[in-house]
Amino acid sequence: MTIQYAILGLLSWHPFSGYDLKKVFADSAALYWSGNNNQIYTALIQLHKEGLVTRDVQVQESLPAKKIYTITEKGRAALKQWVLSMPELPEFHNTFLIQLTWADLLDSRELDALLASYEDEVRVQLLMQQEKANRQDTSPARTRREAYLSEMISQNLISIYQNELSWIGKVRQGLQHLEKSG
Amino acid sequence: MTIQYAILGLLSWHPFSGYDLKKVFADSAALYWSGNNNQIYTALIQLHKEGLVTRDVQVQESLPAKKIYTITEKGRAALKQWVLSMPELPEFHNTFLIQLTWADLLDSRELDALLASYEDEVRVQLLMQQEKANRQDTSPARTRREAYLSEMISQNLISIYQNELSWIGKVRQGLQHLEKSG
DNA sequence: ATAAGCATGTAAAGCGTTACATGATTTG
DNA sequence: CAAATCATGTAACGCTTTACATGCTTAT
Repeated sequence: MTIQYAILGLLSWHPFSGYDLKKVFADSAALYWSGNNNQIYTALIQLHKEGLVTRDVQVQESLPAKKIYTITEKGRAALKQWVLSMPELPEFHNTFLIQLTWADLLDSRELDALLASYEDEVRVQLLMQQEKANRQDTSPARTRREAYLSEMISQNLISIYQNELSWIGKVRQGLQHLEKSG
Repeated sequence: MTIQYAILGLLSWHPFSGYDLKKVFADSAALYWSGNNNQIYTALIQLHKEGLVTRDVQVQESLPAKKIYTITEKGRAALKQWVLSMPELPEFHNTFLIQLTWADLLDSRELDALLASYEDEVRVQLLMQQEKANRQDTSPARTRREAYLSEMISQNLISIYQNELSWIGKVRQGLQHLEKSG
């Protein structure tokens, strides 16, 4: 449950309510969790129990009380320790590659249609990611280095999608060549 | 639970026991499940219940009975239908990017060490993948097209790791430049 | 002797998503 | 009038991993 550290990180920028955290998760691709109620609210309760955040309840008229969470010094220390910890390996789950493994069951028209629809999906994803990168994101970027890292992080996903598109192009071209010659 | 289709695909090559399927999952990166007992054996029972595979029990002396599963015509039809179905989007889960998001907490030596250890991990992964691609893999490749697809599938993961390495290189270089100029 | 390989299965726990539950206010 | 926004929380379900359970044989 690394999501706790992601939440701790967001709280290191400024205090958040659970509801606002949900929105951050919803439109971030790097923060790959769905950001559903169950995850966010239980994680916040857990962080509070561990003393890594404090909770400030703002009672509102005609709306449920808003609970604002603020990171503690202990929380900042835990965050830094986690950031320093050994990186995990990235996980690439691509069900399409598994489909392709048995795509020899298809005729050439079906196969090319399959590749084309995957290409479309990836292209949409790339455009969304590029658009998001153009809009200023939620991060503060007080230092030049922080701004640079933020830029490189969104570049990472973009380059993965571009790599994927160029791979698809190669595959489709190769298949057409096989068709003609074979 | 797409793992059922992956198993069905493997069985379309030739019959397998659960134990042998486990080994296939264990050394395949594209088949991204761990391939633990629970998944494999319950999936096989489920596939059998649905009539997509038949089971042949080979009693052995002084070893547990080996159960060999063979795909049925119904199973082949289900597999083809799945291969034709709309591709899912790939999922990239990279916890390291989340670490980097708050890496401005680190001094430049700590940050470069973090990047260096991630680079090492990715490089090892790439080498393993390249080595695996050189060894003949478990797939049969009866047609030229099947061989080509198989080649491109292992190329996909390799290109992702290469893309990742070139990204890390760019990040580290950019940070060194910031150090000198800033 | 100890570990690894052969071979199957179940149980428990963790993590994640969807759906349920409530209820006022604002926007289309 | 319906849908979205604000705001929190719980319940149920499903997938995945780890651990438990058994037990013989072969290699180090």
